[in-house]
Amino acid sequence: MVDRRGAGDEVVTTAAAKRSADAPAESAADVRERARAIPEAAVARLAVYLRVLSGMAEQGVTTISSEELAGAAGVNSAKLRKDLSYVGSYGTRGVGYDVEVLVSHIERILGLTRKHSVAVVGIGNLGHALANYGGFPSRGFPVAALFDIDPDLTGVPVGGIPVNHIDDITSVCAEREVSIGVIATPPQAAQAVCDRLVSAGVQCILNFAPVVLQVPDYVEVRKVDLAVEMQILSFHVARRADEAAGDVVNGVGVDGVVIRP
Amino acid sequence: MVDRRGAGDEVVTTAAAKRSADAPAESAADVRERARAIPEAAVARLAVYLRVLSGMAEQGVTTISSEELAGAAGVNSAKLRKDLSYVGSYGTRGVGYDVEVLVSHIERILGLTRKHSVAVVGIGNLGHALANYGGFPSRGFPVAALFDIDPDLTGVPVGGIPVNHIDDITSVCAEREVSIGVIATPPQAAQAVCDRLVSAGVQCILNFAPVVLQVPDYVEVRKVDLAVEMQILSFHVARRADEAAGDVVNGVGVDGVVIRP
DNA sequence: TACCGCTTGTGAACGGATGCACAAAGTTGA
DNA sequence: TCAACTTTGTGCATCCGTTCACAAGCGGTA
Ligand SMILES: NC(=O)c1ccc[n+]([C@@H]2O[C@H](COP(=O)([O-])OP(=O)(O)OC[C@H]3O[C@@H](n4cnc5c(N)ncnc54)[C@H](O)[C@@H]3O)[C@@H](O)[C@H]2O)c1
Ligand SMILES: NC(=O)c1ccc[n+]([C@@H]2O[C@H](COP(=O)([O-])OP(=O)(O)OC[C@H]3O[C@@H](n4cnc5c(N)ncnc54)[C@H](O)[C@@H]3O)[C@@H](O)[C@H]2O)c1
Repeated sequence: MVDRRGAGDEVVTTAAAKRSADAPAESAADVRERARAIPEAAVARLAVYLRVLSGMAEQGVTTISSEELAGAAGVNSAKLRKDLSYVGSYGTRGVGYDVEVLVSHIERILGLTRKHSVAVVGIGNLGHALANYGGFPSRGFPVAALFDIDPDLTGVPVGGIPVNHIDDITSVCAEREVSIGVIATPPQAAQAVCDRLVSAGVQCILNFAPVVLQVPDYVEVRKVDLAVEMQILSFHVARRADEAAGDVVNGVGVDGVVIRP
Repeated sequence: MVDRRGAGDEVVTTAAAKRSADAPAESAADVRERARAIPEAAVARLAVYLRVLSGMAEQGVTTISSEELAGAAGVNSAKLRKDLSYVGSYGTRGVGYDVEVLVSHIERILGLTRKHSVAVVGIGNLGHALANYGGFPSRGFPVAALFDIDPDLTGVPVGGIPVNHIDDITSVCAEREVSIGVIATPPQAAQAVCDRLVSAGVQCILNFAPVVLQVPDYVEVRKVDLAVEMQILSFHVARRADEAAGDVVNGVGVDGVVIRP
């Protein structure tokens, strides 16, 4: 059952909340150690929990159980509890989790207490959409710089930010303290752009171009490859079609192609 | 070493190529069985190998070793060989893989022998970019329908396809045999749109809206959540900062916040 | 205060993916 | 024809992540 006491109820009474308010029971070293051990898959889920929890908080929910949160996030409740245990033990047995407390601790672990300025490179179809997207700034990722190689674009404001020329990438990134670079250029230009971002000091890259980027060890790359996503869906369609065809006359494979004539 | 004999060399002499040309050594049931067993992670990598191989083929490369392909795809060569073994044994020991043969077999396993028509719902910033993107049709995913709720948009062609009203989703999807639905609406509308896609018979969904969709078991959903990607990058920044701070005076945690005063 | 019912947090078992290392198999050259 | 060399395909050990199941802990209640 969701607790809807309302957002006005500010009296904190749970033991867990008290603990976190009074004296943190763990050292900075402990936090470090734990952060290092969190599996990547769990980090991705924590980000989802955070979004769900933020929505809950807005609706005035103050307390939530692992079962409820798991349902809302679409995962197993045991997995959720294990994920939260990487963050620390901030639940109250017999009750659940204080939404606000959980939000602030997940934010801390994900490093969202500091702002991460984003630069988008390649202001074409996709770059425009990204520059105009309100979902980044609102989550602590202000878009601070835009770059393109097209001289017709430089100076033109997109989403309120004027486009800079790619040649100015080093100085502009340094000046605006860009920590995340987004590559939305054609695939042929992606590796070169990536190299320039890296030499400009950017250590985190989100890549939309369908190429495998080569980067030094200390740079973190995440790729969003829509064609790959489509192909994974396609695989499932095919598998399903195969299963359905499993009962028909043998010797005929996928798509009706005769495999054994 | 990359074999660059040129695309004109059509004389096939390797045993593996012979085998696949002469008599397929396995039944339809075998293919089914194998397809069912391929881990999802391997499927995603196969899609990447396919892209790299297609590029190789265009450059006239006819043969490639696991080591080379692994390098180009950014994975361990043993992993690559295991992945390819899910598809079947089409390599030639001492030589490598015939690029064309491999491409066609991966395409078969991924179900790319049939076309998968795509419908995009929500023709806003992102929807426009997707509709205009040439990378989908060229990979066997023709964008066959666009939907929006905004009456001003209906009838307007975007990327060559006129936008339909969301209310026509069932008839249009059936008519154009849409098998993949892409959701690019605001988050509030996403679940409703998803439900409509499902009742229109679409069983594969790619979701860009930052919400967890609830669907029946037989529907496959993949989500692309850019804010989550950003937060994962943020986590790595924080972890790195923590490690760097690990040598300074203890008692001070992330962001200079005093944890033990 | 003492008990009851509920929910967390986690040890342990399990399952799946990864990487190593090598036999098997094919090619090349003598 | 044979031996040396190259590269595949895979058994096996390992690691990581998921899931189960339950003791421990907390709030509520009498
Ligand atoms: N449009 C989509 O929906 C979509 C979907 C998936 C993937 N992608 C990928 O995203 C990338 C961008 O797609 P798009 O449709 O926006 O392409 P686009 O052609 O519309 O835009 C590319 C932009 O990059 C700029 N550019 C080219 N070379 C550059 C360089 N060296 N430095 C800086 N800027 C440079 C161009 O001037 C152009 O403005 C592509 O790699 C594409 O494969 C796009
Ligand atoms: N723009 C981006 O770069 C970006 C990045 C990441 C995620 N997203 C997500 O993608 C989604 C779309 O983003 P956007 O920037 O294109 O938004 P947008 O507001 O520009 O476009 C949304 C479109 O959906 C249409 N729409 C609204 N309700 C609908 C309904 N019930 N049925 C059909 N169409 C409906 C609207 O008319 C509008 O055209 C959002 O959920 C957003 O969070 C966008």
